[in-house]
Amino acid sequence: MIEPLIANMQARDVVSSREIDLLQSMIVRERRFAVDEDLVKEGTRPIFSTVLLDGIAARYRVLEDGKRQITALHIGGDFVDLHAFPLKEMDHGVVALTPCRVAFADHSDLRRITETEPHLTRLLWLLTVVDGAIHREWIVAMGRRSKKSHLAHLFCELYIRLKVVGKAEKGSFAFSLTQSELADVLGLSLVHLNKTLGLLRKESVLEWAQRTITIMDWDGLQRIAEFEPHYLNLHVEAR
Amino acid sequence: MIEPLIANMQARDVVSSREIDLLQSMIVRERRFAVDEDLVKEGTRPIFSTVLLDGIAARYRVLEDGKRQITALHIGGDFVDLHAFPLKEMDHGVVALTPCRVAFADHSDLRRITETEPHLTRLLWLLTVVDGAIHREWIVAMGRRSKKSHLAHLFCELYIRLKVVGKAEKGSFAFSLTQSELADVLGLSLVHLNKTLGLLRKESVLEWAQRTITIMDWDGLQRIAEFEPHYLNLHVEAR
DNA sequence: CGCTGCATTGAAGGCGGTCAAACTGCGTGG
DNA sequence: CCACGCAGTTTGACCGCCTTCAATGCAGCG
Repeated sequence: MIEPLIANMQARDVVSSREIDLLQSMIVRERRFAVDEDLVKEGTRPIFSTVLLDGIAARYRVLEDGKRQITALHIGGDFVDLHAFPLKEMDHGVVALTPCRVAFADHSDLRRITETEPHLTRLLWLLTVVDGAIHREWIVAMGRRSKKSHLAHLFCELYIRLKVVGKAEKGSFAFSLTQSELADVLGLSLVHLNKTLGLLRKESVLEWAQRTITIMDWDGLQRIAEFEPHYLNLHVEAR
Repeated sequence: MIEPLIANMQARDVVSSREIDLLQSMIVRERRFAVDEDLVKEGTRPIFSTVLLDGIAARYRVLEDGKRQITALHIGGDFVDLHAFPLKEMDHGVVALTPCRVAFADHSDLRRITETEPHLTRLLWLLTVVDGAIHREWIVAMGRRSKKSHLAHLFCELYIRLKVVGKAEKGSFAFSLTQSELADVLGLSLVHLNKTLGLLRKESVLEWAQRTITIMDWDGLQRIAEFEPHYLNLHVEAR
């Protein structure tokens, strides 16, 4: 059931079968969320953390004037709120952008892991710092890249992350967000997002139809994005 | 010596004197860095993590066209690269923006802590997820706030963080960055940063002279920033 | 068949970028 | 001591990207 999470970990370190069993036994109570439902609400104090198994979810904050900024996109195999285990309280919400299937890990079990499983603890810690690395990459993209490059960079990142957990085909992946949601990721207006998307389409690096992204020219996309997957830390080593 | 780090932890949980002693014994080899020196270089594989004791440092990345984006600002009491303990390799550089005094914690010692000190491990983990929370707040500011609000937000955050570690006076703090460096924080051009700063000065919420920020109207600044310190997680609880 | 949510396009205006020049404070060397 | 240079700050002008407002197109669905 939690294969994508295991894949995420195994892309970065060796995980023993004992550790896998431990995780399996701990991550339970599968549940589904509909589009626009909150997986986790801002301001709450979760007593469990949520693993996304399938679908796309977003961390977000809404400002006083109603503007929304998405701070992270999550796909199958991601813990959407593991950081709430040390943090205790959610400083943002997590919403389902597509139908989502999830499972839960009680914080009491996570705590036990920190007491008896140092290596697994470091792996969980690793997952949260990879989140941080992605945040930093987004900051760089927002601050210093052109909008076209930023958008291309996002698609590169998503494609690579989806491939790791086996949820991307050769050069394409399901992506049923609205352009308005994508605009909230980039911090753009809907109108301008649409025009920026038009630039990528015009250069034939990418198509987006039937809720599916098809990358037609990976090298071109990567060049536009100046994409360097290094920050995703996709190499196995002893952590 | 590492008082500011302890202060950072004690603002968020009870730390036993035994744990403090452990940290004291582990964080050693004090060193100084001059302005513009790299505390940590991008692409390296550090075998120790760096605690900033005094001064201001920045995590940054430089793009191909030479543009720089600062992704985090660090002050006394911050680990500037604790995330490199699970991550192993630096995906960005860390530079001294003022003269910096630091000390080091060997990764081998950190690893031993994960094996024998679950509570201290969770505290260290906490520090890295607070970094993540700050990253998210920056993403929100970059994407959806006005530049004036973003700048005000940054000063609010810095003031609160500096107060926690005892490095801010009543309503003022030492801040000897250049405007060009601040522009790299906000993702703005130098010229426009200067004009945005002018807006805050004109509203008399803030002065910046002799390398010192003086907040003249905290409520006004906070209102402009829509600043909510919640994300800094400054409340003691059992982690 | 018409409704509804989403995508697309156009037009107008302002924010923020780049280029350029002047100004300030400070340290240094003649 | 003063002139100079340098680094950083400030201001102005121009232009283009991005926002907002508005209208139209389009596809799925009750």
